[in-house]
Amino acid sequence: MALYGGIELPGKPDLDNVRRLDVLPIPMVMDMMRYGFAVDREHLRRVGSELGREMAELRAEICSYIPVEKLDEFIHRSNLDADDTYLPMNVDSNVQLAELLYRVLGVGNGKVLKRTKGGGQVSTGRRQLEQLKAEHPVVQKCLDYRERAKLKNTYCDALPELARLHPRGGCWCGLTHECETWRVHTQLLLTRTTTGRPASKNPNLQNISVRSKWGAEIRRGFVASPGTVLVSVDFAQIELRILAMVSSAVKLIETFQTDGDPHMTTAMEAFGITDPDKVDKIMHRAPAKNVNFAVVYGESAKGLLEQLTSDTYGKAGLPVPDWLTLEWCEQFIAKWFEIYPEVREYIEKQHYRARRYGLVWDQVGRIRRIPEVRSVHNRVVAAGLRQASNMPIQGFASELLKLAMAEVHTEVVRVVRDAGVWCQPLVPVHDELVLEVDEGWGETVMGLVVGVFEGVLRDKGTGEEWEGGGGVPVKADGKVMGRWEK
DNA sequence: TATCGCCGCGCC
DNA sequence: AAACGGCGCGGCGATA
Repeated sequence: MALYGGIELPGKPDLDNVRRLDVLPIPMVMDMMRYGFAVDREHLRRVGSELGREMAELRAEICSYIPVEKLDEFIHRSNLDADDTYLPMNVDSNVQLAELLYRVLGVGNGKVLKRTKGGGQVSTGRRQLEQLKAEHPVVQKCLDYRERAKLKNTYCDALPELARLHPRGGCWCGLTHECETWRVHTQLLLTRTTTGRPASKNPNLQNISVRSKWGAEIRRGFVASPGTVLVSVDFAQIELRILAMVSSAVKLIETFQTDGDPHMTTAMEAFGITDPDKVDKIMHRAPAKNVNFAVVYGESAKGLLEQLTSDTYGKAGLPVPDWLTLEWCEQFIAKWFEIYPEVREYIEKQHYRARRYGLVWDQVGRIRRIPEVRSVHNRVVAAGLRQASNMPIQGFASELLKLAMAEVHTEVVRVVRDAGVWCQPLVPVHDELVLEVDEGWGETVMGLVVGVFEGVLRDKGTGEEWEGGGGVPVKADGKVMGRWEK
């Protein structure tokens, strides 16, 4: 069946479709790189100085936990902090932090401490610290410091250096602007990843913070140019929808066909709840949502346990429920596969392909070689098999965004520009597209882009939905805003 | 001083 | 032994 741009679905693992999909988004991608994303340097400067104040406080507090008699073991390092005040240790050094926590303060005594992958040092990662924060008040300080340091270093200090001034009357990118704005010009890479996703660098605009309070504040530093608004459109639950398509999981398809919430469905099925009002967000929906996402990646019970304790409960500042054990996670995952048994068949099919052919492919025929399956190390084989089941999902999702980008470029951006309206795509974020649009046209363009996204699997000739989709509708959400926020 | 591997972590 | 897929980036510490 012919789809937009001559893409045929499902594609065989030859390269015709793939070549098209590597090429189709190029006009839009060039536009994005050339035009850049406006940043509010004053906003980032203000956030940065606040973060800097909090960091200095946290640094001092952390150092104050060094016992007096141990001070000389640290002080010889002559660590100098940003304010030219001497501190006994460098809190940014994981080596020194591990020494303080585990050797000097004895945090985690008697526990088997996780070690890092490469060098085998005792880990000071967030996952580890979350487990230990009840033992000593310094641990939470370290977590708070880390969050602030990451944001300040990356976005308040480094990123503005990448922003270039675009003065009135023209600039190096060849475009004229009506007023002075600072813009960052990301580089988008279309052939970098093994799954088909575009990658972004210098700066990476695909991992701008948003979740935490401070993270959201950072993202607000990305703004629409004067006289314009930001339009953001994203596919709703696209990877789960694709999982439903490729596995034909009945319960999953049913949920999407009735416009239901898949996390809610999983929760109700797994816990045997019939009344939606009885689904508790923390106790039922959170673990259900976690498994819904993680099963695509091949997550283990141990992984689920860590995810839930560290992120869902730990990072959210919620108490970890006592029923949350490794056994509980094992049973929950088992229950998940009872609800969606077709998914197990899908996973096994990808494993078979990886072992039989040494490669897997997604619905457009993009291939990923999985040489790991020939390894003599079970760990390596297992990692390869996880990649094998994940790639067709992540890959196909990325193809849909690229297809949508191409159509937005020709059917929306060009058309709207021809009508004399400012319309500039800024960045793709895996399942989302951000554009800058004349402020009077935000809602209109948003609607058009949502339409393109939702019709991405529709044959442009006949209007028929792709039969390989198993009746799963593609849905998209749109937003109009003055600053980039969730 | 420049470079590299490691660690940790932001996003989807 | 490891246990979650795909990325890029900043700081540290070792090395050249």
